[in-house]
Amino acid sequence: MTLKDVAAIAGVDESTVSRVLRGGGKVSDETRTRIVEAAERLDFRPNALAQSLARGESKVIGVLVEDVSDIFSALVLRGAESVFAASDLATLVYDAQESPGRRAELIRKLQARRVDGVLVIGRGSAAPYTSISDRFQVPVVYAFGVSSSALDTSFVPDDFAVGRMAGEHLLGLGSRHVAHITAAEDTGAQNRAAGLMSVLEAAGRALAGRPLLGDWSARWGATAVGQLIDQDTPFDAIFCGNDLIALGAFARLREAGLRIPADVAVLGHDHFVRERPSEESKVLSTIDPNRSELGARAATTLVRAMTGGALPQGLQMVAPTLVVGLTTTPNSDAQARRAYDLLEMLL
Amino acid sequence: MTLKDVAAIAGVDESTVSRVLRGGGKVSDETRTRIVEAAERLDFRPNALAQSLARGESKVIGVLVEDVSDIFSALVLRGAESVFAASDLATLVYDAQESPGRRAELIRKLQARRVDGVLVIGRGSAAPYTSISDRFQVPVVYAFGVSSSALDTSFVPDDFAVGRMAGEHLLGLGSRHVAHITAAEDTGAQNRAAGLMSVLEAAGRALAGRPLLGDWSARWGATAVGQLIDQDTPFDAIFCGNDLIALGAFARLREAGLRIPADVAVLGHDHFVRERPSEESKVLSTIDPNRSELGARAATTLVRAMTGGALPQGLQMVAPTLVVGLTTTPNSDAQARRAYDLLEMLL
DNA sequence: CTGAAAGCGCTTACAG
DNA sequence: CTGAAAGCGCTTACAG
Repeated sequence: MTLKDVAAIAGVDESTVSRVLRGGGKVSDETRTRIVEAAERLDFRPNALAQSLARGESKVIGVLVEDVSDIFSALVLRGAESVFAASDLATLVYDAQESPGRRAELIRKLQARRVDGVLVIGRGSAAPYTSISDRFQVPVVYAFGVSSSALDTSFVPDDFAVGRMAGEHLLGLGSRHVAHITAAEDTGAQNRAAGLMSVLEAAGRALAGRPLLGDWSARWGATAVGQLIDQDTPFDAIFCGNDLIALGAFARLREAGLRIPADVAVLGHDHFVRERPSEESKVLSTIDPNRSELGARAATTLVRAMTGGALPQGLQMVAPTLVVGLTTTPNSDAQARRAYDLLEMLL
Repeated sequence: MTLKDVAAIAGVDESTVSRVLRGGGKVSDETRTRIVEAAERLDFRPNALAQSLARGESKVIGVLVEDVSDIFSALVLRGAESVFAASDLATLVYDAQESPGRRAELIRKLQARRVDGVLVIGRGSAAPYTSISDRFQVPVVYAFGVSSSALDTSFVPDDFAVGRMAGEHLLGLGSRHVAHITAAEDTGAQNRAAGLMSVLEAAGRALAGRPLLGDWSARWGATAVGQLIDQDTPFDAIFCGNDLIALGAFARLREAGLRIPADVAVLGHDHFVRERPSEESKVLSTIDPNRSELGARAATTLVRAMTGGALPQGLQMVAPTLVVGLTTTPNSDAQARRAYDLLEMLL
């Protein structure tokens, strides 16, 4: 099934068919309809490979991801793919499996495939991603990971804004002693802490104790709450670095007989636990870093650059969204009791 | 950077360069080295698009997925991609976003791209996936979802084997009254239940009560355990349809003062909660349906079919793996106490 | 408005 | 062993 077949049926030259199907050129309405009908009759689908070769553009984006099965990376990918598909671009996905060797190999494959643009999906705020932009003559955009080169375009969650948002929300609730439980050695975590601090300071308040630095587990959330209690640190709100920590903190607070949020408000981060829409009310309050949107924005920027637009240099921040649940909503005892049943918290 | 450039430098014809680079043909060692050197000097990468056109094969696999950001689908994708990459095949990913309209559109795109094979990643054991095999002249394989046509090749977790494995493991522990908590209206869940029953029957035992059918939440796990207790159903082991249910069941059992596994052994399914390797021992026992392996096997079969192999018809079952944790390991009190701390279970 | 021709960058019989 | 030629299925100036 080729242009030639359609041309034969319509009784015209291949070039005319091409013109019509690509939507351009001066062609009489009569021959146009004849051609369109023939194409439809044959269910003709132009060979994208041949088109790419002839036009010098593949209409393919290469996506280099460190681990597609990482849930956050998959969210970024989904956001990006949907933008690419809408721009009639195909998405070639290569998983580097976090191996430098594979990464190098995949770069060569992307080059051979003549991709029109490259999207790198990193590993969040782990170490910077060694820039690969100079290996390509097409635009490269980094998402959910920071390129090692400041000249590159890297889309990342606005962690500082997350921290600010947390602080504002908790202070808005009337909290006076906000504690912070998070993990160490992570740029994102540090930025969130800084954002939180900036809001507290501006309001003339200090953090309850020092930031408690552990790992990303629920267990650490619980342990940290235990520390706050043991040390008699006064606190009436906790901003947790992720939702797991928040769940652990929540459990430990309940164990200690504290009411949430009456005694202590709890706010997480990640929007990892997607509660069912059927639930009457969301339980855990959290901040969503909008990872799918991040992927979509990175993709949009890449597409724009491919059509002549300039790439904005440096970090591109994606704003977070507050997802309010019962853990930061003053509520009736009955409502709280129902919602906070130990089992509920597990979702 | 084309064949012509390499040929000019090496002082030979393009066709000779092509022969050498593709690794075949009788070429003198001397010219061969000359060509290889020239290619390396130019860092020549043959245009895959041109190769595809000339050879009539794209070396591209089209992957149609219902939702890439679904964690299970992402695992399947990862397994498949790694096989494709190893076979020097590129992976084109299209997300149908669970919309029939988009699905139809994407099929046309895959056709236009002249993919050499299609892998459909479904939504587990939800409704069958309407077969799209007759829309392609290249092999189509379904993974993590069953095609509506029995003539197609569909790779699915062997849920019956999961049930059997659960039964054998629990009976092996000496359990005499195995309960089953799972969700309704799901073929996979039904098969797991059937597998469990078959083992119990063969051992001359009956299920403790009827299968408890709810949803996939931890809350349901807890509620169901409450029902077992309230109804005075004797039970000393529970096989849960997924890990969330198992967590909820676990919490409720602890609340009731029951020892795990001394009084009640708990076994989950999914291997959803990946505990850190650094933990001395895994807490929750579970059964892993091996979704990445499923993706890899589906991919391997597809690749084989593309090179002339026959496609096996019907359901292809992927065997599960037992992941033993403390919830089914008879252990010392000290060990159990440490491991079963309420917080641990959240991990 | 339409056709003939050249070209995109490879591959692969076919000669020699 | 190596080169010249035709072809893969399109696109796009260039004529007319």
